[in-house]
Amino acid sequence: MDSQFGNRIRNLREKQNLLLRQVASLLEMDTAQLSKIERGERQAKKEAVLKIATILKVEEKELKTLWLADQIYDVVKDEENALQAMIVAEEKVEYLKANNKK
Amino acid sequence: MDSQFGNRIRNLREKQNLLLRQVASLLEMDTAQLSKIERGERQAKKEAVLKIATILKVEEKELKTLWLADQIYDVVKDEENALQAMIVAEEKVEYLKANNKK
DNA sequence: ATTACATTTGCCAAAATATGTCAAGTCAAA
DNA sequence: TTTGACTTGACATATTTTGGCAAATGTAAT
Repeated sequence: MDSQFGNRIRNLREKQNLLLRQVASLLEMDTAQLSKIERGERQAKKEAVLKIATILKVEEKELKTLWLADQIYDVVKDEENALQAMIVAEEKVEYLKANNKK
Repeated sequence: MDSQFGNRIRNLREKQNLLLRQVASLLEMDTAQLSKIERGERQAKKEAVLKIATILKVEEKELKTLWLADQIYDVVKDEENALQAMIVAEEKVEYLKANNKK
């Protein structure tokens, strides 16, 4: 628990003196849900990330990166070989990118 | 599609002249299922990785790493910020590891 | 071409996970 | 002790993943 994405948006929200229910309503989302997302108890859906970036007036790219990092962390946490696996995966991404293969 | 784990175990199996149904039966798994796993159409379950390593007489760690890398790749494929997010996630893993926090 | 066998494919039901929602709970400030 | 913000837990619903089967495809030998 405790996510980078969640921490970041909670921070942004608080700095802007917005209440959970205000942001939640703009997102058409339950207040409890957003609370859980901010605390990393649940993951935001991909589409929500974009909306949140708009509402909190922050670069979409920044939030997307944090959000993705959380997804990755979810997969590797508790794994011995986390770092090695991440490196292997990175190499694959780089390789495919360099060759424009998909 | 096309997974590092799948490619590796198909290779190992073929080198040892084992048939899909032979390995599948040792795994108590449908032949079709294993076929899909080898071709990366489906992901093996975590427990299966260990069994497969034993059956194919290969280091469990090697297979687990490839398998994990596939899971990670699944999460980041099609994402613009894949590499950046992976780096962020890596830093988190390293940080937690260094501090023995969980 | 027919048989025999290995593998692949498509489909569907069952199982597992994730999500949305609500009501009740905690907590802090007034 | 009331109010408002947030959290928690429980549950129903929705979505995704899995297992399994039967049919299709591929391949080699006869």
